[in-house]
Amino acid sequence: MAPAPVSITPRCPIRTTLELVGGKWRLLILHQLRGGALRFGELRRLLPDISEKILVQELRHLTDAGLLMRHNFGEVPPRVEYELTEAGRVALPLIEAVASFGQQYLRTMVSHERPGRPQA
Amino acid sequence: MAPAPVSITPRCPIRTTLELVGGKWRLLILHQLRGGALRFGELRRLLPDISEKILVQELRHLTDAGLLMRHNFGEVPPRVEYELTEAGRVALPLIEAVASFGQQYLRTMVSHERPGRPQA
DNA sequence: GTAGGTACTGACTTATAGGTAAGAAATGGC
DNA sequence: GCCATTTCTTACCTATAAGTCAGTACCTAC
Repeated sequence: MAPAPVSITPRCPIRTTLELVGGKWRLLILHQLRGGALRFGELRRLLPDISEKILVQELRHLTDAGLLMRHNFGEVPPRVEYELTEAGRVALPLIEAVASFGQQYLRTMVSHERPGRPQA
Repeated sequence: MAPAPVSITPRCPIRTTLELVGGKWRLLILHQLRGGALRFGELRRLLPDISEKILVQELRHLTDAGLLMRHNFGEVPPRVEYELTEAGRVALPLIEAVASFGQQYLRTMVSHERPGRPQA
């Protein structure tokens, strides 16, 4: 099978990022790999809500995009590890910014229960 | 009509951010407002690919979330401006990180055309 | 020989995001 | 009266994201 080349729309760097790591799971997967390689099953246990099929699919997307390296040990039972590439580690500050924004929002907004927007 | 309160799942700050500003358009809208308030029609012209309906819907979401302020001048024809709140300005460094990641990716990956992942 | 672990695939379905197209309301210009 | 302008709504539809469930292959342990 040919390596699916992850077509990106280069015009806008924000759109590029969204195409690469947008969606419900990709940032969470990359985040789990911040400390080093993990096996498939470890990722599944760390992200209990993701379905196996989607985890496979997203790992493949991230690998095709060059953000992850997939290491197949060729053993039986299967043993496969995923690890951030250099390009993948570039996403770590982004993930930090994402988490930081979420934290600040939770601190400032959820507590003081902002007013609703005016009706007209 | 009661102000729709934008339910967030507070457990994980990454998930919180995704619920707040995830999707195809929200970061782009916030980015356009970095320099100050804009009218609805100006946003529409700055983001020509977004449909009117989605623009309204996303502006409303961001307003309900407390990231935007909506200022209705009560004129006819209508004149409505949208502006970042304090909480919305907190998203600007996040957007910078998103754009920076996209730029670095485009520079390093798209040029040297990485190899595909191994077959097994 | 049956059961269990491991990474993965495929068929199928559901949920949600996003898009199209039409129109409402109120006013000014002609 | 008729048209244009502007923000927004509604009904309807399509596309894509995500999920469920069953099954494959190979080996080990019992």
